Amino acid sequence: MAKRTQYWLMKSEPEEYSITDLKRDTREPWDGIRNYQVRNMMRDDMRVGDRALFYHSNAGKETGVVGVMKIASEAYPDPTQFDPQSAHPDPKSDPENPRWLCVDVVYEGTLPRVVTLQELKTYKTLSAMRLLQKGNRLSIMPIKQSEFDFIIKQAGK
DNA sequence: GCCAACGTTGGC
DNA sequence: GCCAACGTTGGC
Repeated sequence: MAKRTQYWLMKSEPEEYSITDLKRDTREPWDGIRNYQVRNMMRDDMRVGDRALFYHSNAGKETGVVGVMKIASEAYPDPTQFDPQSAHPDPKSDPENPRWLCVDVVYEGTLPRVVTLQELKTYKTLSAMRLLQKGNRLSIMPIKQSEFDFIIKQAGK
């Protein structure tokens, strides 16, 4: 288990939930995760105080990194898995032993501009990022502090 | 809207 | 344990 601050990139489709929504809500459960790999990372590796880039996926030309947030809770059972009205109910999840977890995130800031996926691809510094690897489908992934810092720095240019 | 790349499910 | 069928993600 890591002790020092870790850095993440977290995807959301802006039509579902955008950085503007998080700015308004300030704090929000990052729910709806239905991927075991991602769940395990939230459970085993994420810690309160970790920082994350907010990434808009499936947003056409606006696809890219748009903001910064902080992890504000340990992983806990995602209530939406038991809600038939939610986008991703899971009837097979046992309330006694919930299958899916979420964490709370807190808004930190919106970048002065979108650092687009197209742009991210042009930086050699970032070429090892999982985000840029072909076939990557994780909606949350760890990134290096240097990558986190680099992207924020580019946003200011 | 298309489709490539993956993940999951379930029959055997 | 294999693998075909199916579902989802997400870039384009």
